[in-house]
Amino acid sequence: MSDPNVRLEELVTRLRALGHRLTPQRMAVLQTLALSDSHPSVEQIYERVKRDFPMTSLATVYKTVTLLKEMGEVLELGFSDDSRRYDGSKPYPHPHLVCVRCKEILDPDMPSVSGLSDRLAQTRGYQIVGHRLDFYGICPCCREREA
Amino acid sequence: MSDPNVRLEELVTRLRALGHRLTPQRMAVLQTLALSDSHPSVEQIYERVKRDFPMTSLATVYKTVTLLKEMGEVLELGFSDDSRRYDGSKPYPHPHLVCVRCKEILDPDMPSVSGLSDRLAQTRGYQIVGHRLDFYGICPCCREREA
DNA sequence: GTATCTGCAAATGGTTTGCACGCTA
DNA sequence: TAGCGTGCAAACCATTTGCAGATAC
Repeated sequence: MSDPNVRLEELVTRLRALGHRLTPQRMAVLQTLALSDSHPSVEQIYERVKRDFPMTSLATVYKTVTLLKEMGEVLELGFSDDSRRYDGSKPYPHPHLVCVRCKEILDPDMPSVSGLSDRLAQTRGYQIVGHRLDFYGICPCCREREA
Repeated sequence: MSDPNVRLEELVTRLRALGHRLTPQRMAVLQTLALSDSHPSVEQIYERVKRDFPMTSLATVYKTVTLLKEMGEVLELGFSDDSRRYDGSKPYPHPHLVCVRCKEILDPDMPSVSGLSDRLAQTRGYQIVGHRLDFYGICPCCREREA
């Protein structure tokens, strides 16, 4: 994992490079995304941002997250139950380990599957642009609670 | 790929085994799910079903798909753009190859990742209950069209 | 015969949008 | 000062739900 503060600087620089303005609300969203390792939801980002800027609106959080998503600086993880979580630290495809009970999301160390991507490109003629690998399970904490 | 008609029989049997009634509308949904290899959306299932039963409602299709999902007989694939596709042929985790242009979904032959599941169970203490592996790309057809 | 299923229409709820005002650069 | 960004509230829209009538078994 790279330094979260370095990542924050990077996000600020790239926003500015594209001519976007850096408002306090945006800065707070960037901080939450860059400094959190917990793959927050929009609602969670909103709650965190409101601590510093109580009059921030949910719509603004949505707009900022959407902007970052379009810039490719945030990875969106949509799930079957309609929930969406965001990763601003590593905005490129990587495996996730999801607890189906408490919804915690971890980034496990794991061999990459990019070799499989290459194989698909060859055998199917697809130009691969991304992938997603999720493991769903019950975390030790929830297993104990249920025992 | 197993025989779609065998799969259809299987679905019918399992529905009945749980005491559910087999209405014409349900039968048409089962057929669409079992006999299609194209991972249809609810809307697509609805269009197909209406050919045989024009007065079928969208709500009924939703209810039947939800029932099958709860029975574990249909795999739901939700995507970031809010679209959802369903697989009634192989309702267990398996890799998908998705064209980001035309939304076609294929089941590529591919080594399984269950070995990685086992490893996560050991290293992280998770009880793994499922996984998802998707590759996103541009299919040969769409690549040619764009060239 | 009766409990389940269907169709309709209304409700739901996360996300998006339109607009007038405010603030960054 | 020129626009971009914000906050508010309304709009959106796929999906779910409630209910009265229809139907599988």
